[in-house]
Amino acid sequence: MKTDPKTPSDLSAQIAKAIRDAIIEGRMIVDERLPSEAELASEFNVSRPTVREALKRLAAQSLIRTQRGAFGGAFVKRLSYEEAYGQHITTSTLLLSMNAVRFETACEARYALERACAPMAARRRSPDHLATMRAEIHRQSQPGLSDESFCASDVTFHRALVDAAANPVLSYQLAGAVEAMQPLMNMITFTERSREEIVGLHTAIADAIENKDAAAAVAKLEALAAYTLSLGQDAMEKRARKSE
Amino acid sequence: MKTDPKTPSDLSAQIAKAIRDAIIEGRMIVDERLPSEAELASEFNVSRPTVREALKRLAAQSLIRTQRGAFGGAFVKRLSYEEAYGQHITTSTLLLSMNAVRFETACEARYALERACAPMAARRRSPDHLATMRAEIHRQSQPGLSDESFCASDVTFHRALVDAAANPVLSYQLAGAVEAMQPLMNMITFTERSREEIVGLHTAIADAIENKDAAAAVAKLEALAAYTLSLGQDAMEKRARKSE
DNA sequence: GCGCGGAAAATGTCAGACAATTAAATGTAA
DNA sequence: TTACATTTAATTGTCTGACATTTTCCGCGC
Repeated sequence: MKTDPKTPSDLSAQIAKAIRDAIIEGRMIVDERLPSEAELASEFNVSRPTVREALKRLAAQSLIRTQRGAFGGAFVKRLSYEEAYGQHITTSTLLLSMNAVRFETACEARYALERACAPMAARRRSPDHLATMRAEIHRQSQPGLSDESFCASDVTFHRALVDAAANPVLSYQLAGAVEAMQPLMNMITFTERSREEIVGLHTAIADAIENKDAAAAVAKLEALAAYTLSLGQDAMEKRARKSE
Repeated sequence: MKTDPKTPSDLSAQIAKAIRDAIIEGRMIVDERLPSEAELASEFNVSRPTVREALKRLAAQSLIRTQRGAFGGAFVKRLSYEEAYGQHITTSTLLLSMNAVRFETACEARYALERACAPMAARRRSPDHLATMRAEIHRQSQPGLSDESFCASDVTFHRALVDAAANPVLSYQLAGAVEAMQPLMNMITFTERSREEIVGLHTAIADAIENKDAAAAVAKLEALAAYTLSLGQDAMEKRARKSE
């Protein structure tokens, strides 16, 4: 009989879980110092290297930070938005690339979520976000831009759109959806014609957001979703034919 | 001068980053075996414990799995939806609890995203998802249910709603938003009156989804969002007064 | 009062050893 | 020949002990 998956045979995993639970359940607060490695070792009846492996696991999840020197040690870390973004994006990207997620599925999810932001973005957009969107549109119009740079600019544009909703939790949740699409988008070859189309839609979206016209923004996002989908399907088809 | 943040002074962090990048960039594919700990140690010119710390970091992110015994070792792991869910939920929950996110902000984000799912859920809902929603509604109507159980059932109901959209990427993205709200919701005391109201809205949502009436589903979700917001604000106010 | 240097405490790293586990190879008997 | 038991080798898991490095604190001399 296999033991409960909640109690892995790895000592370092067990210890990491115990500490992680303490942090999640609020038994340890931000900036609180954990016992030293030696103390933890004797507390859990294991050796110091084992404790260290557990601490490294927690550090990998940004749950703790460590500080060397006297009165150093491991401290519960305040999870910053920035780090949470990074972790979320990494996980999302890997999830998509390792599970053969269809372009359609990822595209549908991304634009559905983005459309949810549009009305709020229209209400609250700041000059800053508008400026970023306009700047990226301009970049996308430059001839000679590589497909990869075009995609990167596309991501920046859409993140500005999301950030314009002025809800950091929303931005965090959307970051994964938008960024993780990039590898899939990178498979597309953007012709001059398709760039023109996309830039046109981006401009329409920026205009709608500037005019606080939520309905128009949503409509244009829908059009962009449909167009992106068709581009992606073309690209996937070509890849399939080529690999035959 | 501090060194580039991309090259931390921690050897184990550096090594973890090198391997992580190889996986993310596709230089190592799923189920590929990493060199043994001893080989990695000599490759990176560090000791085995240091390599092990690096591997534990990767294991914490579900990037690798390890297997003991002959022909065992560390293997690139296919990131499953289940694990990605778990990581996303953990990160989201901590982000909210550690950054004093306002109830309004989290609530707004959650319901905005859920509304985005509603039309797709209405189109694609399966009998299974409908049954789950109905079952949770029934549970929520039971008298004597604790506030915590009520919240847990609420989460299950909403996850069924999201899953009904039949887009696993969307489900993954939403999992964080829905689950991370639970600790905040748990601060609310649900009176008999408010439970009645919520159950009524849940029923209306389930009905709308069953009838494939996207507009009605969105409208009812909006009403639920507004009501939840008012409940939350009341609860926050009470807490504030109490702590004075 | 102020700077300076050493002591102390903690993490970071290393080396070597042994235990535990597992798959493959080998041997053995029906 | 095949099926089964045994050995063996490779690899991770864990421990012990040591030293290096970093950082703070405290006392000392000026």
